[in-house]
Amino acid sequence: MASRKKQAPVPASTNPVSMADLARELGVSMTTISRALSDHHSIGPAMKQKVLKLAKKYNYQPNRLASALRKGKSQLIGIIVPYIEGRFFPSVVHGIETAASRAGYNVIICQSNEDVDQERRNLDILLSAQVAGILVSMSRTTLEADHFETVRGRGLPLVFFDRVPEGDNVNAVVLDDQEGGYVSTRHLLSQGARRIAHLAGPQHLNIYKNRLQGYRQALHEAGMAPDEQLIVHTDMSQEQGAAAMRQLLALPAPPDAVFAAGDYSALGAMQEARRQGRRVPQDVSISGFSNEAFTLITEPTLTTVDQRCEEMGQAAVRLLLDVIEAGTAPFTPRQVALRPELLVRGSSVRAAKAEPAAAHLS
Amino acid sequence: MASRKKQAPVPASTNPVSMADLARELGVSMTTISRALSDHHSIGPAMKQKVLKLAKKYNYQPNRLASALRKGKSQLIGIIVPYIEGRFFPSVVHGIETAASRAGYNVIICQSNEDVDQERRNLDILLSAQVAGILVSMSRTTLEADHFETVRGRGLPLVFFDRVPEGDNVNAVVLDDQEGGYVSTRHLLSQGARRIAHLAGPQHLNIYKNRLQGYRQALHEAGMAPDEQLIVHTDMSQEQGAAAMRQLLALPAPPDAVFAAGDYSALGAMQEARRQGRRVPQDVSISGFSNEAFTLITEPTLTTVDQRCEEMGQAAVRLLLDVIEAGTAPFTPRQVALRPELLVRGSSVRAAKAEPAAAHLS
DNA sequence: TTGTAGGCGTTATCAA
DNA sequence: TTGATAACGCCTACAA
Repeated sequence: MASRKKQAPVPASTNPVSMADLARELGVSMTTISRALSDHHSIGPAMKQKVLKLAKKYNYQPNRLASALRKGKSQLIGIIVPYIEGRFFPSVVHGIETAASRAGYNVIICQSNEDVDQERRNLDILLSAQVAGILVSMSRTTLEADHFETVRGRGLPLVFFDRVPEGDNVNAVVLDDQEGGYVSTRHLLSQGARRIAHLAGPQHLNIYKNRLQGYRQALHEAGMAPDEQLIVHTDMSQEQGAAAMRQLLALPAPPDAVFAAGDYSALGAMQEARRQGRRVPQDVSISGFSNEAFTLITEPTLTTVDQRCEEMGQAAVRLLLDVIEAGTAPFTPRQVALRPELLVRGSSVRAAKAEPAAAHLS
Repeated sequence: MASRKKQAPVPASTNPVSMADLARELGVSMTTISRALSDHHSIGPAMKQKVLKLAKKYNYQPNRLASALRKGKSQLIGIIVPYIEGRFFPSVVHGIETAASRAGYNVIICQSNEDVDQERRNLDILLSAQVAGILVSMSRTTLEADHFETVRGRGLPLVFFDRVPEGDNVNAVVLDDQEGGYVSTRHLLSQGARRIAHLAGPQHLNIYKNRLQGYRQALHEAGMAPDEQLIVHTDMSQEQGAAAMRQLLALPAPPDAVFAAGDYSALGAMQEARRQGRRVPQDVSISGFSNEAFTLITEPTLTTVDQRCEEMGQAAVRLLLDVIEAGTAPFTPRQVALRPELLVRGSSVRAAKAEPAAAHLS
């Protein structure tokens, strides 16, 4: 549409200049060039300057393929995630890319689309690409972790994050979900709640099991017997959150607080509570999990738990680099559990500092 | 914590097996191996089967580094984005990765962090990595596109998306923002609105300029003179959206609809309107832009424009592959404009089919 | 149908 | 301090 500027007549495909070209031009050997460029010790400062100047002049770019082939190791880190969408994985990937590039690595990313076979193929591809290490968050359909053994067999550094296999013989970075459930519940207690319900997630997934566990632990420590009626299992959707709330409010003794294992179910619950004329947080306090973007714009804003996505990515890279640097030296698999951060917002803070309320304990 | 399963005593770093290994074992030449594996025509079916069987047995993985080095082209596509967060870029990357891997390519991803220098370094890295092509969404601080000339100079396929340089001598995929502004405004008109305000974004960014342009076009076609008082410039934040709404409602003749150039400012406007006792959409209709996740959970849900993130990624890959396949043949730069999708929701639909309202035209 | 040999660009080893 | 040379693993004329 706009002005046709001076357009190159033909995209005169310039060949990249190689070390051999520089060597020829300077009348020295390739070895010298290589040494100058890689800042080797046995090289004269004068020679080095000459080489660097010429390299700059011709805008020399090292061929990383050749280098990696020769050295047997690339500067690439492979990532396998179920998908790149929503809030969680993109943020983790963001953290990974940032930490990796700071350390001089680049990142090649694959999606498994929650499919084990795709995950297997991704592994093969990354092995073929001679990556220096692999970061994986397993697909939902990955029941056995045997395909990761071939990676191990190659002696290739491997670190799992978030969706990790059980056991302590793998490197893994996870969020401490139990702690998340624990601090959330303790917070609700501190606000004066005495009948705290829990909207649980699918219990075959560790994260939800652990959040429930933390909830139980907090109640136990507070000397409260858990009321199984107050634990409702959902698929974590907004709809089922609302349904669960309906069910809870219909109880003879309805809860005065709800800890949901996810933000969407928390949202559904909050909307349902208000629909039924309950005030949030005065009549019923609510807290969620994941720090979804929308939790800041609900009215009231939603108390939630931040999952430290970026930190998880960075921690995974750090661990991977440790393994890489260990080289062939024996490395004992390490597990890292990140401490979640409770974000206290409007949906759970009752006006009066609620300590005295402990009097009317159930 | 859990059971210590049978743990490999030493991670016996198995060397990857090469074509030479297979050749030795079978007593044939590497050429034969290569041909068998790459399904070359001049190879006996018996031989081929033998080779494939052995390859499977040893779990042979081709070394893509070596292959790429030899062929001068890798199966990698480089992406440079300002960052991997929020809704937009992750979705585009998702689309890119999906389309690329379907075509047998893998994706190496870099963030410029909105910094030209970082963008330059990223370009160098991707060139070094001998990628087959590059997809870029420019950083905010990229005022001149001269550093992309070196990529062109190398004859390396290059496609811009979303944040693209001006002019028609680059390959580019963008959303048709003007169309988005146009259909949004037409929709509000069709609902009976007669004084439509616009919350504009920073006008030095093309996307916002074009959305405003679409708004003007729709009004013009409807035979309405634009009222400059109804065009408020904001930084697209929720806060400024609310402030703008306050200002608009204080006018002698306040608007009966608002088209915001972004969802956050739309949200701010909607909240402010309700705070002042205006009903949405009856008293004032509202529509936003970007289809942020939260637009589905506001009350009422927010009418908005979807930016076709994934399609953008796929279109960018398709265009890139076209350029790659053209090889050295001359390729005329191509620009693709994706048609946005208006998502009509509660914030803009007035109960009665509003055509008759045209009577009380201002 | 199969084999031989050279080279892609870099780095490591050895000798000068 | 520098240079010659041989790999790294794969591909592809060309020859048999």
